[in-house]
Amino acid sequence: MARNSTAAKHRAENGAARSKRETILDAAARVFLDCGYGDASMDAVAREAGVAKQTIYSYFDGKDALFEAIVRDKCDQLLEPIAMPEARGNDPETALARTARRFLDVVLAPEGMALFRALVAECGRFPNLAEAFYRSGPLLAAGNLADYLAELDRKGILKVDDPLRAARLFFALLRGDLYIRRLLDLDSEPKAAEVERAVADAVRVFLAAHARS
Amino acid sequence: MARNSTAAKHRAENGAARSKRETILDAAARVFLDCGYGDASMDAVAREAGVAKQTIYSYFDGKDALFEAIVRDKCDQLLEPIAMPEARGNDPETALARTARRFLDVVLAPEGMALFRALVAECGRFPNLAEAFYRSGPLLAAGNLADYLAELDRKGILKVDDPLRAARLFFALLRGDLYIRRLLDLDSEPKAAEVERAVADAVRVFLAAHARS
DNA sequence: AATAAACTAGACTGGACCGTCTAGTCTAAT
DNA sequence: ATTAGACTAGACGGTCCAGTCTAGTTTATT
Repeated sequence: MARNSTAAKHRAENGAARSKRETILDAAARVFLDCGYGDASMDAVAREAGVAKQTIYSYFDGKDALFEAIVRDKCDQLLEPIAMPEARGNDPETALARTARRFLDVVLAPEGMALFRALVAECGRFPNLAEAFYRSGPLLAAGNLADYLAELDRKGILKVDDPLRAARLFFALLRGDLYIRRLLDLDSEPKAAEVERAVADAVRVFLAAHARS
Repeated sequence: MARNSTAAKHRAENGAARSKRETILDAAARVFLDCGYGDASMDAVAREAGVAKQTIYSYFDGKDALFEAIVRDKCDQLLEPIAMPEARGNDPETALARTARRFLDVVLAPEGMALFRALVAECGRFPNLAEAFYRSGPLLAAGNLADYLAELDRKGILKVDDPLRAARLFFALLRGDLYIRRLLDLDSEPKAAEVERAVADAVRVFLAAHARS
């Protein structure tokens, strides 16, 4: 632990260190998200990173800490496009479709699926990680959409009584059956046309349910 | 393996054997679904079943086979109520709500969640299990509902262009945000009132989307 | 050039666990 | 009572792995 802090601190200001730390983080992400926490070995991470095992332990406290680090890292970088609110035109169909596309592109991609699978598998061991993921992903996305839906309701364009519930339902529609099949690894990443169909379906149903009058 | 068949066959006709095999199966289900495949140990299963480890190996070929057996077992027994088509009155709202309630009661229950979590975690190791689960669960349920929706469409009660897609969307609506939160173990089993609200939301949105005229 | 810290390669410890084996007990049928 | 097969308790070999340790090499700063 003394060694940890010396190594980490010394290299923290140095540019090369960032790159080494990130080399480890990237390799760890590949290994962990590929094999899952249990089947990933620290030796495999070291090999993948092209680094001695000891070096990993000088940057991270252990397997748990490394896993936490890569998950939080991936959360931030994957969920960033989802977290950002969509440009809000007054045409709900276009705005919803854009939000939907961005959402599906992220969550159905191999990395998004692998992250979620790892979290589901290890939610017992790392409950705080699951919570953090949920907050920075699905919850934030629903919150943003809810704001937009509330605006549409105020303007009388749609009828949305409970914006947050409605937003959640929209994302649920969006995941549809595809998400289950992807979770079980029964499908590979869907083609753009499939995504487009899912988006269109969700938008159509959602708008029908919240039409004015 | 010689011992396997002798033990299994001899006890197959004997009533006591069924009970012993099932004792092991039950214990294994508890251990595997609780810890996950990787963290479950054969010793723990033996302890839980109150049985010698050798006895397990006389009924099952190994850890993999035991896991497969308990998963297929649980699939059959858990998904049975989902697989059965709902009594089809001509009142779509009631029929949909009943189907929905039955579905959520099963999939949101601790056992249903644990089974699905285990399958998601191990879908790489046991792809055929994931496939079998999907077919005997979500796919069958959607197929049954699709038949009913097609009937409603023929009778002019609802407008359903693609019954199977519509059925899948209905179940997607139903899972909603609750399912994600349950997968990540952020919520415990929902109270009846919560389920009822989810059912009502899904039915309302679905009917709005498929209203005649 | 000297020195200190970072890094590497690989050996090693301790523990977990799968699957097998041994030795002995219990049960039931002949 | 004898005998065969089911079962138990526990030891054991082999493997894998997290985390530590050693010894030697590289890098960078002074």
